[in-house]
Amino acid sequence: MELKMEELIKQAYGAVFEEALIKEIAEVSTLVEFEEGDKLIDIGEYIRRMPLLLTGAIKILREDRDEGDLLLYFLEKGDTCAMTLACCMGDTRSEIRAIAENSGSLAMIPVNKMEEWLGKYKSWRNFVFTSYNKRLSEMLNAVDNLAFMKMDERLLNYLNEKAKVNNSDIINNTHQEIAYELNTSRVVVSRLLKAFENEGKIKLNRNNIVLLNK
Amino acid sequence: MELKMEELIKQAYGAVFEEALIKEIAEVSTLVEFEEGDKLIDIGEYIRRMPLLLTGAIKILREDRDEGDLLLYFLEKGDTCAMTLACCMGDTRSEIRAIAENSGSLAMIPVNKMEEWLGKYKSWRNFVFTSYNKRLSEMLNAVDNLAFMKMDERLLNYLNEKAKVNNSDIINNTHQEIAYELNTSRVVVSRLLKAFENEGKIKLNRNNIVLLNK
DNA sequence: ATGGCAGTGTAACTTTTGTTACTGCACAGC
DNA sequence: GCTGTGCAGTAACAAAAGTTACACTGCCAT
Repeated sequence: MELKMEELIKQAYGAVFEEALIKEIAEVSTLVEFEEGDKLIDIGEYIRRMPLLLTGAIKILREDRDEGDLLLYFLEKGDTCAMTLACCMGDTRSEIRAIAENSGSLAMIPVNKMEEWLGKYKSWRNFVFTSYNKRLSEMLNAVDNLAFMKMDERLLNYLNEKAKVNNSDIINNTHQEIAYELNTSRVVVSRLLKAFENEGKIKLNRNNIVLLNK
Repeated sequence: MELKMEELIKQAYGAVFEEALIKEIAEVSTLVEFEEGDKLIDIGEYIRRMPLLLTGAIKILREDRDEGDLLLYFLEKGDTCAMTLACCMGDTRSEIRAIAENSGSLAMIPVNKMEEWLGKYKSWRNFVFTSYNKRLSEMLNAVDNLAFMKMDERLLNYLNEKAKVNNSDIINNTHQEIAYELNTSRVVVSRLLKAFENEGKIKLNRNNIVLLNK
């Protein structure tokens, strides 16, 4: 088990962490495996352990005041969630919801260790800063989408992102689910998708959408 | 000059930094004074020194692809720009524009010092993390505004924010300027402002808007 | 096979936002 | 005083997005 853990960490983080740090992580962290749709973090929760994503993908959502969500971005192998990081360090509640996009695994690290390593390992410090920067960058991207793009372009971006993180040109979602993550209505999504199909960009089936001519 | 510098820093950061660190900052940093409207950072620029805001307020803007901007948030006394921080550390170009909202002053710190202090001062490390967290939080707020609010609510928020950072219920901006920062058109802003006036929320004058009954 | 249901297609309408165009007003500079 | 210019008010229209309503179609369970 410990050995398998070390292997998993090396596969996702071998390029960023030094050998000694990987060993330490393997020692103190616990492995969490998850399935598609699992709710990993919810809004308002306290977070006591920092997650390092080993395999799979996670979607990060922001909640509407009345109802509905909004997809902010995806996390993939080698990512951590800076929002979570913020919560750990600041001892505050989570501002976002994290849901497994597909199955995968996490290494969970106790908060005290992550602070200790900040002093001890330069590679860890770099990683933490890089994570923050990536997340700020993703947030800027989310803002750009919302502020400067119309729904058709947002939807197209969404489909492409989804295809990328799932490594497949077939998107297994209902129009309702897509509408939910873009914070719009099912009718609008159906309408735009149908237009895309007429333009030859996609093929619509029941419960799935196929991206064409990439 | 050096003494004045130390005083200024103490006024803005006395509660967060230890004495020795404040002394070091005063030694190595240069003072920059700015006036309303000064462009402090532009998109695409490299940033070689980290700014600590001592007095005044700065607005942070994101640029539209074709034209126009969008106000992301304001910085005030005791803030630093995590975006800038990201650029310093990552040695990348600025993703945002920073413009003085009113007159004020900055302490500019060489990048190598800010890295050195990360190891040396716990209070500095805390400050850097807190800054990142604050900025992520502001970005979430910007996303909420864009995703979940209609223009009337966004405009009202804008007016209140503006009043807060300028410490005055009188907003000295043209409708055109407001439209620019909300990434909409002048006509829309005029329309909504007129409606607010009819509701008794504001009083419209030439070149300024007065917030009523707070 | 039949009934129920989730998922999708689509029409018709409303609301919100953006656009164009024109008017009038205040003030600065002559 | 006149005039140009920047700012604000408003109408009329267009585009985008949201809403309501209903029809159709596979598919599952009985």
